[in-house]
Formats: sequence, structure tokens, C-alpha cells
Amino acid sequence: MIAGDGDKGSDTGRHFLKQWIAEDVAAGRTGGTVVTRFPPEPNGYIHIGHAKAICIDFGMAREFGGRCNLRMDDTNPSKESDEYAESIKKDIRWLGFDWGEGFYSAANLFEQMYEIAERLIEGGHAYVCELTQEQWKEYRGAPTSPGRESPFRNRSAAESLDLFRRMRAGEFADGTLCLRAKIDMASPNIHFRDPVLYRIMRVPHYHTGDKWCIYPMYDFAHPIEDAFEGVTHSMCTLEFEVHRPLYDWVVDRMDEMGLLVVRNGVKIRPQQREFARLNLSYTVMSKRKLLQLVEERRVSGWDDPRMPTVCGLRRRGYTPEAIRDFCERIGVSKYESQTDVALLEYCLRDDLNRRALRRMAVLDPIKVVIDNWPADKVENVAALNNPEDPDAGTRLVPFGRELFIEREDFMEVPSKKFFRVTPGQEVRLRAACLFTCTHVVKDAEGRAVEVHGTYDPDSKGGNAADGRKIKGTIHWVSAAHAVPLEVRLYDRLFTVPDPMGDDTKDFLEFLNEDSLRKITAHAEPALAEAATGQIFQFERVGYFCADTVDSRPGAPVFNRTVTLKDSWAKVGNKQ
RNA sequence: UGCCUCAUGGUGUAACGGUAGCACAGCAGUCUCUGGAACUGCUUGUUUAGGUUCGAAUCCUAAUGAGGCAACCA
Repeated sequence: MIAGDGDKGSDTGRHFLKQWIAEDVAAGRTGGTVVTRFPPEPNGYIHIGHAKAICIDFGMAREFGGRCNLRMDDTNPSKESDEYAESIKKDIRWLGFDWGEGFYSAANLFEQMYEIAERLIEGGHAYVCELTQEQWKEYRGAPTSPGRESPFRNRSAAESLDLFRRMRAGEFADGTLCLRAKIDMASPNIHFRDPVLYRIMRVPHYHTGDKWCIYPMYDFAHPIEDAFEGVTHSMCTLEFEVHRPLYDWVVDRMDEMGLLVVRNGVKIRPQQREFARLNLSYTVMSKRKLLQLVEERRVSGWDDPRMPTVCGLRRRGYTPEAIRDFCERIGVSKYESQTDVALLEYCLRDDLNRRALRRMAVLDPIKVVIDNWPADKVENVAALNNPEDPDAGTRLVPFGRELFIEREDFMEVPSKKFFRVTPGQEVRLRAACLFTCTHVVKDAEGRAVEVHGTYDPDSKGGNAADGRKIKGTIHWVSAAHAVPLEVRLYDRLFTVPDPMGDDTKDFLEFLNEDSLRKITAHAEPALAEAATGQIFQFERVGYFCADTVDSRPGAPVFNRTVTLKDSWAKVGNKQ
């Protein structure tokens, strides 16, 4: 029943939201069901920050055996669309969460919200105000000084009701009149100084079309939506903290009107709590900045594999499992932290290492000629598809006299502890045999163009007959069988951990010029027919995903999802 | 010259008046047909000043620092 029942009621080690919900469950305040909600406004694509909120909202419901609604918080039609709403649904499903029957929209409640507004007017809790926005600025006061009451504040309820109905009927121009709550113009919390409840806005709504020309504000709509849905725990980000008293004020009014849901004899009073939003190093998270990147064509679109959007991460090759694991590991608190993107990358590698099939591809080739291998002879060698997963089986990879290996796997004059190809040093050609470099052929400029050597005929499969240990193993592809692969090498979008952290510089100044490099790699034949979206580990290089937009069977395009950890790079750089 | 939050290693989080722990990152090593993975070890922390207490990261006060609040946005 209650999560945590087994641990003697101890709340130790659980974050503050879990403890909060556990207390309410124990006190019987949920009517037997914890109900949460994820309430996006469908005005853009969701990103990894939303993924954190989704994991919290859906995760808490799951953990406490309750449910989580998906609700489009579509009270401002000016930037909203079905396209966004659909993308949000798709992304949440992809992340692995399901709202079941619990799909809602603020728009479906417009009529009820309107009725509540009328009753608020009748009860003396709201009035129609005719102050212009400019005038209101003066009346409202500043955070440090109290405001003044609107001259329309004490007009009769009948007069306000009449004006409000005429607002709905479309008798007034946009922005002229508005409905205000009558609360406290002297409150230190600005949100209590007669906040706007309804504004006039002749913008067609993507769902209700032209039916309405007045729309409720977030502060009015949100608690109503929560209350009608029987939401018990309404979790949001820190910037809404100062809105909480207003949220409670609306819930109080609904309570007075007898509008709160009763579940199993318990009146459900929705409660709001706030947590810190996710900040990730080397990226930006604000919708506005992301939009700017798209509009200024700094990236190819919302789903550019460098974007922190869910669709971008998906296209890059991120898995839902990795993202969920990440969201679990970062925890939940009220501290405005910046999480190291290295943790996200760790979660990804951890997931992919277990599941991704191995393939060989050479990104920056140099030719190898095995002088004691007959020119026409081709052998198919069996290579493990995934050493982490015995069930993944093996595949056959063609091997011949001429191969490609990575240019960086060859050094004519080796540095210390270089275990790869260098004259006189034996290495293992992954899954094939042992090879010793004998000499190098260079071009006119002295650049190595061909590495020559011999193989040990008694080492077929990769092990020496006498059992001698070989330090280095490298990947390769047969030159005669290699297929060209367009590979997009993605790197971090920004060059600094906090692109927004310098007040004297625009974040665009920190854009990483090398965040995308396109190359043609040489790959083993099996990669040519990769299905789009499929993720492989290119051995010793990294994880790569067949691009869902541009890749075709026979004309593959791969995105580098993330590199493998490369501890040699550190050693090599020190020398 | 207001109100509301927050502050634990490099990063993120736990410890709820009684041994400051975990993960990532970093460093060193073992192992290995991926210089991957796995395994072992190490470095590094309670913002400051008072107070309460036998005992404070934890409670109180103040200071400092960070963030939020003055859309007819959400």
C-alpha cells in the first residue's frame, strides 16, 4: 500500500517530495489514491528539464500506487498548437510513461472556470477593472511598497457581473477590461495584489476556436484544473513558489463553493510544492534560447541531435532508460544546482554498453597491407556481437590482405606505453589474428600512407598458439569490403559549462564551432543496411545511431551518440 | 531598500539531535581479444559568527552568498 511500509515507517533517504506525499498518504488525505499531474503548455517541444519533471510527476504516482494525469495547460492560445500537444504526448510515451485515461485540457474546463468566476463576483471576491495596463502599473506598487486600490474595486457585484458577461459576449476591445480577484493591495506578495483572473484576447484557441474571447490566467486556471481532476499533489518548479498563496486562495474559494472532489469520503484539497529545475552543464535549457538557436539556424531544428530537447536526444541516440536513470540519480531538492552533463553521458554509456551490438568502423583510415596474406584470399571471421550479452551471438566479418585501421592506431615512432601498431610490435586485429608491422610506405611529403607487416598464421581467431599475451587490440575493416558511412560527429553545443553565466557576454559567443563534424567512415558491410534509429557500438570508438531523418538502407548516416571513455587519450596527451 | 526560498567534497545528493555516506568526475592499480566494461584503493566536504544542548550538518539568531517575485505569459 504505502511505499516505504517495509522500512518501519522511516523516511530516511527519501527526497522531500516523497516524504511529503508519504505523510499525506499516512494521514489519509488522498482519499486512497495519490493523484499527480504533468501540466505542459503546448507551446514548444519538451526538453530534458521537462523529462525530470515528468519522471517526478509520473514516478511519484507510480511509487505510491496512484496515477498521473497529462494535462495541456492551454490557457493562452497565442502560442499554442496541436502540433506541440502531439509532440509532447509522443515524447512522454517515448520516455516510458502512460497517463491512461487521464488526459485533460484546461480548455475543456473553460465553461466551469467562467461559472466560478461569476460566483466569485457574486461573492464579492472579484471585480471587473477598467484600469489600463499602464495605470495598473502605478496602482500595483512595487515589491518594496504597497499598492493602491483600483477605483473600480468597490463597484457593485451586479455591475461587475454585467460587465464580465459583456466581456465574454465580445463587447470590449482586447486589453481594455479585465477581471481581478479582490484580495489585498498591501500584501508583500505581489501576486496577492488583486491579480488578473481573466483577460480579453481575440485569439482563436487550437481547441475551442473562436468560442471564447476571454481566457483565464494561469493562477486562476491551474488550481481549478487540479481540483476538478482530484489531484492531491501538484508539483512544479521553484519559480511558482510565490504563487502558492494564490493557488491556496483559489482552492479555498472552491471549497466554499463545495466544488472540491470527494473521494472515498475524503475531500481532496490539492496542494502545491516546488522543486528546483534541472540545469545541465554545457547547454541551455530555456525555451526562448532554444527557440533562438532554431530560428537563427545555429542548429538544424528542434530535433537537432545537439539539442537538449527530448526529440533531439532521441535522434542523437539517447535511450529512455538512460534518461530515466539520470533523472533518478540527480535527485530532487530545492537547491538550484547545475548538474554535470558527464552524469547524463555516464547513464547513457551504462545502458548502451549492456545492449548495443558491436560493429567495426574506421573513422580516419590508413591502409594496412599484410604481405604474407594471399592477394585474393578472403576469410570470414566470427566476431562477438556483444561481449556483455552471450545471447547476442556472433556475426561474420570479411578479412583480406588489405585493411583499414585508424590512423591514430599507428605510430612510426611510438610514445611510451603505446601498445598499438608500430614497427616490430605485435598487435591483435580484433577477432581475426595477430599482426606485426614491418615497415611503412610514405608519400613525397613523408606522410605514412601504407603500413606493411605480416600475420601469424597460427593465431587465427586472435590468440597465439603459444599463449603469449598481446597488449594491444585494434579494430579494422577489409579495404575490399568496406562500405562508406556518413558519420556526424557531434560534440557539446557550448564551450563552457554555463553559457548563461557571464553577464557581459551573450550565450551565443560560447557556441562550440566544432559541435558537428561530418566525415565518411569505412565500415564493415553489416552496417550498410542498419535500420534507422538502431544504435551500435563502433568498437573502441563510441556509440552511433542510424539517423532517423537522413539514413537509408544502402545509404547509411550515423550520428555519434557519445564516445567511449578513452583513458589512452589522457595518457597520450600527457606525453 | 520589502517579501519568499536555498546553502554538505570539483559536481549532484543522503544523514530528520548521536560514526558525515552514496554516485558522477578525478587519481592509482588489478583484470581484459574494446586503453571499453568489470573490480580494488585513494584524494576532496558541512558558508561564517554567535546561541541552545552531554552532544549540532541538523534546532534558534544574525551575517554572507545565490535565486525568485513588480505579464492582461506559463
